[in-house]
Amino acid sequence: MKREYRVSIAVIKRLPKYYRYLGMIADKGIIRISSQELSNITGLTASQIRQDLNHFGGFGQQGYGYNVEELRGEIERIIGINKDYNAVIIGAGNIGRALAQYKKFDGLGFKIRAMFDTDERKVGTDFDGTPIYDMKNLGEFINKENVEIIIITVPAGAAQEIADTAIEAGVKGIWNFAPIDLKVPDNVVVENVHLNDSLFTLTYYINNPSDYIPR
Amino acid sequence: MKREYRVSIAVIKRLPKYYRYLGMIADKGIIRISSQELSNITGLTASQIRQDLNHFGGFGQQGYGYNVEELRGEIERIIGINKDYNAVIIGAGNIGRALAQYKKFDGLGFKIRAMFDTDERKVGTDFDGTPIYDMKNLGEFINKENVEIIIITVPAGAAQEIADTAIEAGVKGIWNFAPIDLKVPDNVVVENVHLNDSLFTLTYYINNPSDYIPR
DNA sequence: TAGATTGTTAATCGATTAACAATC
DNA sequence: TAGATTGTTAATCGATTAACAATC
Repeated sequence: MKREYRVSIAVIKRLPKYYRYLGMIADKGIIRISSQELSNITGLTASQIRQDLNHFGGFGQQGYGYNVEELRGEIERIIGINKDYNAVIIGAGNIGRALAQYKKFDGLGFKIRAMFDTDERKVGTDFDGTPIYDMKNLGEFINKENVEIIIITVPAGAAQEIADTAIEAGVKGIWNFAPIDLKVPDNVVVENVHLNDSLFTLTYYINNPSDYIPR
Repeated sequence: MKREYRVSIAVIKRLPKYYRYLGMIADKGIIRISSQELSNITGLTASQIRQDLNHFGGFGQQGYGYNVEELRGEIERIIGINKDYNAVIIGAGNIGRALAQYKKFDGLGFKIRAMFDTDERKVGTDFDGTPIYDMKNLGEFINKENVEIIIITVPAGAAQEIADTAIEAGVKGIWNFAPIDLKVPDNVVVENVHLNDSLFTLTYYINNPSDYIPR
């Protein structure tokens, strides 16, 4: 997909939502849908939906609307979940283990190849079928196994060094659960899950409900 | 805090970031900081920082800047983490248990009073010190124990009904990990942690790095 | 007082919404 | 063909950035 401009983060963040609703709609056996009907379901405006989709191509048909399955397939391809990714989890703590056990990621094409930890009692063991290796072998493993995604679930203090090692070894994307803004080169992308920040947003709105707009 | 207008979500989402950096700066023993220095550290513009803060009050002083500890305290108060919250976790699965074990939330004032599940083998047991109760007693517990926050970690299909029960019982905020957009009345706020959506954002940018702008 | 830096207004930029011609 | 609905341009709205007077 060649484009002359940059698609904004706002648009990208709506793509998973479209994908989710289109899956539900397809499951109901609905074949076609208009931007207006999608608007009714998602709460977004019909105009915004058409604008968003047209960043990536003209998937609809005048007078008809969009074919549900086809549009869902297109979005799947745009998001990039029509293929598999090799991933490893860094940190075999609470969150790391929860993500390792969350089997749905596997079905979506995210293959958790290993976990890495510094704790000697964990290293060498298996957790729910996923091997736990020594952190010092991280770079080597990424390199050899073509790992594209690392999932960082270690404390903030350890995250940047791990990121540096992984990037050096060729990782393309970092799903970062550590409460820190990682410094990465241009060709590496970071998606943060800052749970503390999310919880703070919740408390702000609990105390200031008049500022809240449902999303 | 009385205001004539609504503070935008963009501003609110930056408050935890200010709070995080101010904590780091205070830990270094730094007493005062200018918006320009904060800009250098956070990557936000000095102008934006001053605009953001002035939504809530004039915390700085011309010719001086901001007192680090004082500003941090103000943001703590604005976010609403200067007090405790009673919370319960719904769903004693992987994510629910990981959150229950994550002791840092307790230090931040989020008191996990119980977990709720429908699985009879789990009900009546303790997990890492947190009791697991039967889902059908959720409303009663919320009511009696003044629970303000519920943390939903059940599958999408069960989430709306749980939300309805909890809201009926008086819950104010929902931290929602289920991949669904909950319908709630005006006086209840929802903060979503949609892990799938987050992961999809990552894969989009892995495949389209030229659209990526570090955040 | 002179210098520094805020608080705040004005200008710019970008995203959303509205409108409608194109077309199935 | 007539009706429906997209794709796309134009208008509006809101957020960010720039500028500078106020003031410590």
